[in-house]
Amino acid sequence: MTMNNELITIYDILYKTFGPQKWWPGETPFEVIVGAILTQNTNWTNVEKAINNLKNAGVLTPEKLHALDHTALAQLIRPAGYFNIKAKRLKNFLDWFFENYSGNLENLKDIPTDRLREELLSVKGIGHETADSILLYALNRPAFVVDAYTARIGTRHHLIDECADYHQIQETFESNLESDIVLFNEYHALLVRLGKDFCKPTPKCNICPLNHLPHTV
DNA sequence: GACCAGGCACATC
DNA sequence: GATGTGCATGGT
Repeated sequence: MTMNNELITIYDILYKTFGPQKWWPGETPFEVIVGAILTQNTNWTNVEKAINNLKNAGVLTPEKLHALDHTALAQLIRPAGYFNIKAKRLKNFLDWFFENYSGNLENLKDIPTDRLREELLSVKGIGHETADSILLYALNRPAFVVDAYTARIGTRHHLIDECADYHQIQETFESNLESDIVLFNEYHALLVRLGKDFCKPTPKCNICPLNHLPHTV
């Protein structure tokens, strides 16, 4: 089986098993961006609590969030963990956003995806996964998001080399799949679902839906 | 109580 | 360049 066909087969199995995941869970693109930063190394349920705090405080807009001082912001996002560092990271993003694009997402629409990625990566606190999550799920750009689940599943099922870095893993998916925003959206979400439900750090994958594939471990 | 969760930057060697 | 560490809450 070619890598191309194998990746599509896996996608089909996951989609049939789990159905559409309806990502990203957020009401607006700006909320998606905030969630992408808050969910770094953190359970999503904790992020939801933090986002609800921001909503209840009426500050989940670029302007309001940018105007908030560090201590107030940190307290509101406390449930998401790492609240001091994440408050700084949100501020760093907002500083960049207002200095360069007037805090208006409309002003990003003519910027090429690769340049946008570079600019996002230049913001302290936004790494590869967060940048690509923002590109795909907030800005509707075709970027395949790689995270801990993608790496773990990819390694266990021999889709990628054990020591592959972010770019290599991303290339494996992007060069073997059609560059389709809807596909990238659903595929990453399905990998997260598989990771949460089956592909745990300590492998107990005997009921994993991918187990009958020739390359599975 | 240990382990894990949709990372990232920075220090040190 | 590789490896280690701090950041922190909340669920299982």
